[in-house]
Amino acid sequence: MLIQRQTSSLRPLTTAHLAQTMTLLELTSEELRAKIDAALASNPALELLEDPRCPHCHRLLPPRGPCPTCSAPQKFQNDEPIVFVSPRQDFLPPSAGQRLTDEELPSEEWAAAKEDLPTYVFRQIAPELSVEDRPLAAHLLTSLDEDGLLGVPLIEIARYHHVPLGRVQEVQRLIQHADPLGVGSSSPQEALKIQLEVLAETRPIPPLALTAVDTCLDLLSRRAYTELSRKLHISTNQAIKLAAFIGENLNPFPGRAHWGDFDQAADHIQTYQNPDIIISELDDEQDPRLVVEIVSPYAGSLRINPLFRQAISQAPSDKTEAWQSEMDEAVLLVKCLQQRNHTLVRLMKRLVSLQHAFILYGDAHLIPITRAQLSVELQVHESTISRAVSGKAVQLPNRKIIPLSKWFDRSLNIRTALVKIIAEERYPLSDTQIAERLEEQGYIIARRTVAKYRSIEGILPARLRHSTPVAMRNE
DNA sequence: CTATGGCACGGATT
DNA sequence: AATCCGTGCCATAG
Repeated sequence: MLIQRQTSSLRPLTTAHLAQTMTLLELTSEELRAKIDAALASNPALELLEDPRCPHCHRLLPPRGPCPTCSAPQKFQNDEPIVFVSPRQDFLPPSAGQRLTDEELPSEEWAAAKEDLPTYVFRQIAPELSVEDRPLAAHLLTSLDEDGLLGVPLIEIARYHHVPLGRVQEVQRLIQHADPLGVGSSSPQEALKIQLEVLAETRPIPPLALTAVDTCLDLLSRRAYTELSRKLHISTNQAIKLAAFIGENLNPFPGRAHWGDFDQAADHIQTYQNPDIIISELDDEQDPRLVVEIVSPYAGSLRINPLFRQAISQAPSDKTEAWQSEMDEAVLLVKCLQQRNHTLVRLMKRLVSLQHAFILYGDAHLIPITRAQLSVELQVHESTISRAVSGKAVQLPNRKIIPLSKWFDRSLNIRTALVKIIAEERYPLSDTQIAERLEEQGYIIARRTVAKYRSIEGILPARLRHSTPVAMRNE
């Protein structure tokens, strides 16, 4: 209804309007910024009124974080997440005409840190960095090689900045736990160990994996399985499986692949994605609430230049046609933008309250939902949801950045339940037995599917899962 | 004979 | 219309 009224006001453009709304919807914040920048540059009818104030309550916004006034609990109904379009700039790369307002960061360091990977990591850890540690982080991050490993010794950095080694190590640790897991490590081993550590928190890992990467990395990379098995006192078969697990789940060169995974090289540039949506916890006394920010590429309001609007009536007759079309285009863009924001807000509001548990407590609590279901609830076309979801990245309160599409993973919750069962098993359970256990928990899936999930999670079949903490055979 | 992985089919999803 | 996912059937390994 609202949509119709809007479209009817600009008669001949209805279809164009819809088409553009859709294309805007599937753009990420970054792409949107590029689009708006281009429009601003080429279309004199558009004007950006920069305004560091909250678009809702018009109070001045803090440099980062939600609007303090709008997030005041009483303004929102209970247990609804707070969702709004945020003009936060710190997650977007600087673009023409707009400067990052981050004064704390030494400018040369920032200039050097402009590469994709370093910036990407820096954004993640920035909130946890103290101001004094920022130069350290910048130094570390700019010293990464193309594999995402640290090329220079920590000691050197410590000396350069005249700080104790421990400080540098702390910062390094922070970096290593940022998104390309293990990035900023001094060696492949170190990167692998970090990845294992983190992996171990969520799923069972083969007992010898740690020892293997620690001491036998050369064997692993040479695929010298027999030698490996001898060194670890396990069968060759197990060695092969172990190597497979490591190969599938770990990456000694964190800089290379990202969530886009195996397809490296190709789109190296786009692989590091900034969040389009940021979810944080309003760590507020009695009423913890989720705050959802939809990152907007501009601060202030994009609008029709009033001067242009006036000028159009007195346009020279040969130009009037052209001006009018520019005008229409500008109006269209603005409307579409509002439409996009509106849709996104509605979508996220619903989605966040639905997946509340998932956001806070992890994969196991993901409620399987399809885009189609959501589309009927929100009364929009399925493809609208699809477009809105595709390509977007969300930052969760735990600072992990995940693709929004993960929220629609039909089997994730079952898979984590499965992982848990296996982690807690007293003896290796066969797939059939696992299926039964899952059924007890209310997950009814076929035995065959258990096998599939297992392999997705990189878990060995029962026979090869013999707990081998103590190997008896010796050389 | 049991446990698993491969292939392929149908239905849902995008 | 193209793709993904769960599942059944069958071959194979142990």
